Amino acid sequence: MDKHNLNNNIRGGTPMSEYTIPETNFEVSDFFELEDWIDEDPAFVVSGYPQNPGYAANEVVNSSGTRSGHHEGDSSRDGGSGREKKESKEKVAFKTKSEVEILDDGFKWRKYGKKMVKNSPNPRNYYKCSVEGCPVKKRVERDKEDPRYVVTTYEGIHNHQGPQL
DNA sequence: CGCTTTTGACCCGCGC
DNA sequence: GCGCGGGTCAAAAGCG
Repeated sequence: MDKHNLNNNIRGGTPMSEYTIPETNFEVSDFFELEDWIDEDPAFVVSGYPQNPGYAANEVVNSSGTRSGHHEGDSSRDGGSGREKKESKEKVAFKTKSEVEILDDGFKWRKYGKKMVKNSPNPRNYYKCSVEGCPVKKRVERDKEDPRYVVTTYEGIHNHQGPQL
């Protein structure tokens, strides 16, 4: 982990005392390019980050038109040896323009895997909510064509509504 | 001390 | 039937 490598990591890894966003410049008009999946939670609407000093308020709205075109990954896997039930709650893919892939959204995330995509020299990072009972998963992948772009995919709904309370 | 992180291995689903 | 890809977990180590 290189918290002090690029710049002061906001996440802090553990004891996050304060948020220090060095050069995490975002551009709201740059990210909106994703795929939302609302299964049975119409009340779920991401309206900007909780409290990010450096993050611009994003706005993800569920497209009721459904994505009809290309379906790559499937969300029908519980993973491993049937630990939890397989429930595709919702999937939100974020395309943010930043250099730091560790975009802190106010929640605590524990990295649980790194995989290399054959189609891209960029590894895929898998994050999971540290909160017990939070089936929320976060997938972070760099853009193959635009390394300065990061694709963050959120999956699941937090058990504890309070982000970093 | 706690928690996180890291690599490897393992497993499953699907495709052909 | 087998293979591949993708995804996840496990253990260990390091750091705050």
